[in-house]
Amino acid sequence: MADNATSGESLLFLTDEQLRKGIEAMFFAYQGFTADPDRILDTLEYGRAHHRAVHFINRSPGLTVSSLLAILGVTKQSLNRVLRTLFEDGLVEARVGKTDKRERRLHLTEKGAALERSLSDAQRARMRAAYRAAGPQAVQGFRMVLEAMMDPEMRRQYQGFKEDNP
Amino acid sequence: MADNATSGESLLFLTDEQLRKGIEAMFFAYQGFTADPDRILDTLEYGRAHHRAVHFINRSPGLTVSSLLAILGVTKQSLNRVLRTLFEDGLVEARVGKTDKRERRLHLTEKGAALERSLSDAQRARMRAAYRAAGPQAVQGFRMVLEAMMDPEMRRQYQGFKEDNP
DNA sequence: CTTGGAATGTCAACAAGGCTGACGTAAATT
DNA sequence: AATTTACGTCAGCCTTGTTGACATTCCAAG
Repeated sequence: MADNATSGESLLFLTDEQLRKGIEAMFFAYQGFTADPDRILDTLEYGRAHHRAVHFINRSPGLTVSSLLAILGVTKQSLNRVLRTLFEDGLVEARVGKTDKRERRLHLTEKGAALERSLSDAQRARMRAAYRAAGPQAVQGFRMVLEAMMDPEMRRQYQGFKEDNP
Repeated sequence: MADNATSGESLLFLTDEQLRKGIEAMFFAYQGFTADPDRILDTLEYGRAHHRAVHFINRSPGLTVSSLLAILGVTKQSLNRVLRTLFEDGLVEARVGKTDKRERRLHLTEKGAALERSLSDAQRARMRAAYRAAGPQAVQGFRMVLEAMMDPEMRRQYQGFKEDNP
C-alpha cells in the first residue's frame, strides 16, 4: 500500500479479493444481524417472516396489504399465511380503509407492539454495539454502501415511506 | 435535539431512528445482494444453499465437511443433501484426507469452478458498482461495521481461513 | 490392543416459508 | 354495465432448514 498514490489509490478497493471480502462480510454479518431476533422468535413459535411483517407494520401503521407485499417482495399467498397467524394471535389487526373499503389497513395491537419492541430491542442492541465499535464515520460509509447495493425499487421503499396514509 | 453539538455529536448516530434505518438498510441491501446470483441459480435448478457451498469450497479448496458445516451453521443432514447433488452433477469432488482418512476434502471440478465464477461475477459486479458509487472511505466504514456485527465465532471464519490444509 | 470418540453418511419424518395456478368476492373505476 | 383492483383462499409443490437414530471408518488414548 505504498505508492499507488498516483492512479491506483482510487481503484485499490475494487480488486476481486477486496470484493470477495465484502461479499463474505455481508454473509457473516447478516447471520449475526438475524441471530438475536431469531432466538426470540424460536421460543414463540414464530419465524423470520413474522418478524419482517411486524417490523414494517410498526414502521408504517395503517399500511395496506399490497404495500407490504411490495416491500417484502413475496407473494400474497405467502404473506397471508403469516398475517393470518398474526391476526389469530391478536398481534395485528386490520381496519377497513376509510376512502377505499377494499383496503385492509394493518396495525399492531398492544401485544404486537410489545413483540416488536422485544425483537427490535435485541436487534438494535447489536447494531448499536457495532456502530459504537466502528464509529460515526464508518457508520456513514456503511449506510452509503448498503444503499448503493439495493435494487432501485427497494431503495425507494427504504428512503420514502412517509406517504402511506392518504 | 438541537444543541448536543457539544457532547452529543458523537452519539447522534446511535438514536433509535438511526438504528432502525441501519436495520432496514441491512434488510433491503441483502435483498439486492442475493438477487443476481438467485436469478442464475433459478435457471439451473439450484438454490442459495448450493451457492454458499460452492463459494466456500472455492475459497478454501480441500476444506473438510465439518469445517464447511461450521462456516455455514447448518446441520450435516442439510448440507449433505446439497453436497450430494453437487457430487452427482459433477461440480464438486471429495478426496479422502491424506493424514486422516475419515475426512473428505472438498474441491471444485472445472465445471464447478465455472459455475462459481458465473455466480460471483454477478455478485461482484453489484458490489463493485456499490463500492464505486460510495467511494473508498465509505467502503472501509462498511467493512468495519459489518465486522463488528458478526458473531465472534463467525468473525474468526471471516478473518482467518488460511490454515485449512495441514 | 481395545475402546471411546470424531468425522462422515444415510434414512425418515417434519416444518417454515417460498412458489404457481385457479377461483371468489367486494368495491372502485370506467 | 363491465372491467379492474384489492384481497382472501384452496391446493399442491419445492427448497432448505430441523431432530432423531444408526452405521462406518478411523484416530488416539488408556
